Amino acid sequence: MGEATSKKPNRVESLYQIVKDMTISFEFKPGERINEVVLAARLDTSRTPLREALNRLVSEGFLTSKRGFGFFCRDLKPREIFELYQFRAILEAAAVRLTCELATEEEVKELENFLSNTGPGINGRSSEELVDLDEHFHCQIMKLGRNTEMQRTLENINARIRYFRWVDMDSKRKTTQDEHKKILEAILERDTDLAVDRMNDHIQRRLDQITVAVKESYSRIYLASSLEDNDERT
Amino acid sequence: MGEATSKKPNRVESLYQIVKDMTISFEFKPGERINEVVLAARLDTSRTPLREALNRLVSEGFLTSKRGFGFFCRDLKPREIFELYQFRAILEAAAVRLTCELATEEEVKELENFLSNTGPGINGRSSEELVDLDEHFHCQIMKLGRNTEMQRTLENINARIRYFRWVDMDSKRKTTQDEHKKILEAILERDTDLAVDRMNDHIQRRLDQITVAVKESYSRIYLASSLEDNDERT
DNA sequence: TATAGGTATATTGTATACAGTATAATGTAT
DNA sequence: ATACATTATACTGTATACAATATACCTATA
Repeated sequence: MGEATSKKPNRVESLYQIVKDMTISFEFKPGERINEVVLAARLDTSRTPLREALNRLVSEGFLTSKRGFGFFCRDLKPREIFELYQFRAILEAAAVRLTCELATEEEVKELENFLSNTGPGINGRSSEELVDLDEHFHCQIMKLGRNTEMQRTLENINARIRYFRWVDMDSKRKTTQDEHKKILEAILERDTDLAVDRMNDHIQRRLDQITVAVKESYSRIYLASSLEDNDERT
Repeated sequence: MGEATSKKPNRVESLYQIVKDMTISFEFKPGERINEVVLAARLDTSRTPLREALNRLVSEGFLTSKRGFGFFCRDLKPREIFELYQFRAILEAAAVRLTCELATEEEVKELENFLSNTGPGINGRSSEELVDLDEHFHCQIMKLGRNTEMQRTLENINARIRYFRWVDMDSKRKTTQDEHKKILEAILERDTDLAVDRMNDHIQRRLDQITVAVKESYSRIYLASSLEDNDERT
């Protein structure tokens, strides 16, 4: 009965989570080489469990590895971001179809409540929060579809493109909210085809803006990291 | 200019591949605990790179890990197999849609040739070979869809359910061939909706038989491994 | 000054060592 | 003989050690 819960959390697991968060928030620049010794010291551990975590992140597409050179932050090219968005669209369309067929009345009502509660007062929220809310809505639909494997994949994809979703969020917050409501309406009426169509449109609209968004995002990332560099040199 | 190509292959990578193949062919029984010392010795390496490979396989759903107990061969429950099949169906439907829209005439022709060449003389082939051919046809369609991320996911899923596809292959070889031809016809005519429908039907037919197939498969696995056990005791 | 070569340093890849924990074996009491 | 407690063994989780290789630095030369 010493600390918190007697079940102590897996070291590799927690390192995995920490480094994953670091890549999501672009604490590593795209393509940047990861120094294991430095990172291990910073995370107060040794290279062995750290490397195990890094290997997991390679499998999940957050990092790459090259024999003799170690691990690198993944450098997503516009083409790859397009593919991830496309994949996401397909998953979400499938999810909404499954939800129409499988979700209980209560589950859908709950989702409706979530939309109402988070809908009105969006004015004071940051882009991060808005992306969180947006992502939560979509993930919830996937959950109602009752396929944990697809859920896992969608979460992986979302994590990998999260940064790029910030970009056009500011300008789109009202539209997003309306579109979410329309999708939910269709689900409530169990109109599968309509719900799928609306979901497709909803995501397609973003897909069209990706090329622009990606460029903006990259300039942000490089701006942010060059500022950091200046700090370090001071 | 010593061996093959001077670029020596990654150790972790090759261990990953070997152990992955072992799990696919059920050299570990479902749920079986993996002894790192024994396996490392058998693969002529140390535990460090082996554990890195095992961690990758955890991320990809081939193994599980439990703090203090190590790694285990994944034990797929019928529900999970159903989910993987369902996911596969969605991916393949999306793939055939993309193929209709994006594949060149030559690419489709090539696929037609493959079907013709592998079609007629199937009588002398083993289940393994038939599954390989079946999988190749489907993966090829995915490739023509030009989304490497979806390709990667489909390959992962296929690997995880490959064993279960053997089961009903013997009885279905003729049907499969015919259905493949019908799908290809629709692609050639660029009739997206028809192609998608046919693909869905094609996979759905399997999905319906899964419950039976899974039971058969598991008895096979346990039969095979109990025979091995007897051998060892002799 | 720019380039090339060679040496020193840093970093990765793998093996081994060691501590903590789970599992198996042994012995004891009922 | 069975159940329980105790000890011994095996195995995992993590740190460290060491060899091989890549990178950085420095010097010599054109």
